[in-house]
Amino acid sequence: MILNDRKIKILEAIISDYIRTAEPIGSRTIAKKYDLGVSSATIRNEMSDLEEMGLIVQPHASSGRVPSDKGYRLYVNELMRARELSLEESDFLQQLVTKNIGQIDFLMQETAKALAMLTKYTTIVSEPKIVKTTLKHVQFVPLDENTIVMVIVTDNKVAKNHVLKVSKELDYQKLSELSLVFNNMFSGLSIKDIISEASVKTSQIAEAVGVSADYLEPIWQALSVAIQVEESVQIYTSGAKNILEFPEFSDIEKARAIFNTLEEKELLITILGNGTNLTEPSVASLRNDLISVVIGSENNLVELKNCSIIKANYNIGNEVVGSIGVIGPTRMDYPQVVSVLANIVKNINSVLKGISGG
Amino acid sequence: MILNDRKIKILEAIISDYIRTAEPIGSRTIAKKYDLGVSSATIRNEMSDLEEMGLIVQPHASSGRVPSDKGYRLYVNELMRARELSLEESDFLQQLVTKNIGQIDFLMQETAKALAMLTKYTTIVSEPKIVKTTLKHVQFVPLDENTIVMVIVTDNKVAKNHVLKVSKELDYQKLSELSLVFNNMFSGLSIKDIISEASVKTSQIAEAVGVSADYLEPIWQALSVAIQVEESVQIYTSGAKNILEFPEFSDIEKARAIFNTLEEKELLITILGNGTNLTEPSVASLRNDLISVVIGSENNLVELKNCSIIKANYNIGNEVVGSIGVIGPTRMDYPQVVSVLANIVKNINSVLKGISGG
DNA sequence: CGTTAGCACTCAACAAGGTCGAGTGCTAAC
DNA sequence: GTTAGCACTCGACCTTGTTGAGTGCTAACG
Repeated sequence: MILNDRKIKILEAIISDYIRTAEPIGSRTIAKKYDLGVSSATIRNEMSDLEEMGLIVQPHASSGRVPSDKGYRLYVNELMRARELSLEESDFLQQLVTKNIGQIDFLMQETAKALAMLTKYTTIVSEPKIVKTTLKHVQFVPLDENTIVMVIVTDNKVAKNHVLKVSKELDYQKLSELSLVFNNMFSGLSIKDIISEASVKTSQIAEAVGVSADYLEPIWQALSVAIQVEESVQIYTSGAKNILEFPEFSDIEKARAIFNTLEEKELLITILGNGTNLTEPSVASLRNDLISVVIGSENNLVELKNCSIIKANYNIGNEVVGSIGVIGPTRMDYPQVVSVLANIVKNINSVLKGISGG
Repeated sequence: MILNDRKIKILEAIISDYIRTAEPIGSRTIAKKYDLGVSSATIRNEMSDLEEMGLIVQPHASSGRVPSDKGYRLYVNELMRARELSLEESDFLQQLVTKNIGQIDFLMQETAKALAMLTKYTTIVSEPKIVKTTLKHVQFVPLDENTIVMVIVTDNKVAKNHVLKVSKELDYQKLSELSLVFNNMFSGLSIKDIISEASVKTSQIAEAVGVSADYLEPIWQALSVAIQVEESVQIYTSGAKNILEFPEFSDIEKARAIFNTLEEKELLITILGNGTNLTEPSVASLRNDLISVVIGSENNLVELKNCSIIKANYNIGNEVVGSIGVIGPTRMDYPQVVSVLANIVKNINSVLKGISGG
C-alpha cells in the first residue's frame, strides 16, 4: 500500500494532535480542523489503511485513532521538521554553556536542569569520567588538623575535591611542597597509572618532602576511592516531577513505576547506553547523527515501553565525556526536544573543540 | 473532662493504628484488637468524649475515628515513647557521620539521603552558609589556559570550588605565590571583609606577585558571586518520591501540589525556619530541645496543612550551620523519625564540638 | 452509676443498569 | 474515487440499589 500525500497529511494530523491532547483523534475532527478538502468518510477509509499499515491503532473499537510506535518512528525519521528555537531560548542556552564551560560536570547538571525546565520532560545526565583522562594538577589544601582537601584537576577541565584524613598535621607550606612534588612526578599520567606507581614512588616522595611513608597512605587510598567513584558512572536526573503532569501517568501506580525506574542507577546507565547504541536511525530532517531517538517498545526495558528517549553524547576530541537524555511519554514533542538538544550539543561541542584544539 | 487512663489507651490505639493503616478506626476494632476489658459500646462512649475534646474526628458520620492535629500534638508532647534504634541503624548513622565529618555540606546531603531511605519520608536540608564564617585557606589551581579553580576552605570545615576566567595564563608556580599572598593577607577574615578590603589591597597584592591589578579583578568578582550564592541559602530535598507511597497523596493532584511546594526554595526556607522557630513544644519523652515538630494545620503554609514536619538544627559552637527536616503526612511515624533524627544530631554535634573545641 | 446489649440509622464503597455521544465500518448512490 | 446515511460499538457518566462498617441512643443489668 502506498503512503500517498493525503495519508501522510492525515498521519501528521493525528500525531501532532495526539501529542498536544493525549486524546484519540476521530475522522470527523480531522475533517473539521484540517482543510483536506474531503469528507470524514474518505478520511475514515484512509485511516483504515493507515491502521492496516500499523502506523496508527485504536485503543478500543469505536474510538478514535492513536499513533503507534511505528507511526512515531516514521514521523521522527521522515516527517517531522526541526523547530526553530526562539531567540530567547538559543540565547539562554548559549549563555548557559559559556558561563559554565570551565566545569564540565557542573555544566552538564545545569544543562539537564535547563533542559527539563524548557521541555517539561525529565532529563537524565551521566557525568564525565576522569578515569581515562590524565592528571593536570593536584593540590593539597589543609582543612583541619588531621584533614586535607585534595583537589584533582584533569585534562578534561574537571576539578574535583576529595577530603581525606591524615595521620599528622602538616602546615600550608609543607602541603604546597607535597603538591609540587606530586605535580612534577605525576602530571600527565592517568589516575590509574599514578596508583600503580604508588608503591615505587612512595619512599621517593616521602624523602623529598620530609614526611613518613605512612603519611602518604591515605592519599593513595583517596585516589583509589576517586577511581571507584568515577568508574561507577555518576548519574543524575532532573525534572522527574514533570512526569506527574502527563495524563498517561495520572495513575499513581504508573507514576511510581517510572519514579522507581529513574532511581535505579544501573537502568539509567543502560538507558543512556553509555554512548554506544547510536544505531537507531538518525533524525533525517536534522541530519545530526549525534542525536538518537528510542521510541516506546523499541526500548529494552519493559518499564519504559510507554516512554520515549531522546539522547545525545558530548565529546572532547574523540572522547565521549558524557551523555544527556530526555525521557517522556511516547507522545513526546519530538521536534522540540530534538531541536533544543541539537542546539545544546552543538554549542558545547564547538566550545570544547575550540579549547582542546587550541 | 478528664483524660483518664482508659481514654489515653484508646487514643493511643487510634493513633498507632491510624499511623500504620491510614484507615479510620472503629470501636469494635479497638475492642477486639486491644485488650481493654470493656465492650465496644463503652469504647464508643469514650470515643465520643475524645471527639468532644477535639482529639479525634470523624471523616464523615458513621465512619470510624481519625486523630486530629490536636490529638497528634498531645501524642507527640505527652504520650509517645522514643523508639530504640536497632544496632544496625545506630551503627550505620555513626559511620555516616565519622566518614564524612570533614565536609559538612556533603555530610548533610548524605544524611538527608540516608534519613529519607531509613524513614521512607521526604527530607529537606539547608546547606551550611560560609558568609559569616572566616577564611582558613584559599588556593588557586590552574584548570586551563585562562581558567583557574579557586578552592575556599572556611573555618567550619567546608571546602568549595569556584571556577573563574582570568585575563592571562599564570603557571603553577605563580598561582602558588598568589595563593600564599592571599592566605597571609586574608586568613582569619570573613569573605565579606575580604571583599571590602579588595580596593585597598589590590595594588599591594599585584606588586607582591608580579601581576597586573586587572588580573585580580575576576577573583574579587568570584568572591562576590560566592557570597551571593551562599547568602541565598542552598536547599536540597531527598526522597521526594516517597510521597507517592502514601494513600493520602494517591490523588495525583495532591501529590503534584506537594512536589511543587518542594520545588519552591523560598517556601522550603520558611519550612526549615532557618533555625529560628524552636518555639513549638519540645518532645517531652526525649527532652531534646534540638528537635521541633510542626503538625498539620500548625504549619503556616496551607499547601502543607496535611503534612507534619520534624526538624533539627546543627550547630558548631553556638553557630547554627544548617538544618535538616523530615516531611510526611500528619499520619507520620513520629517516634521513629524523632528517634532517628535525635540520634543523628547527637552524633554530629558531639563530633563537631570535639573538633572545634580542641 | 458505670457498663452492656440491642436496635435504628448513616454513609462510603461497590455493582448493575441505562443513557449519551463520539466514532467506526459498511453499503449504496453520486 | 468520493460521499451520505445508517446501524453498531463502547467508554464515560449518571442513577439506583445493596452491603457492611460504624455510630448514637435507650433500656436493662450488676
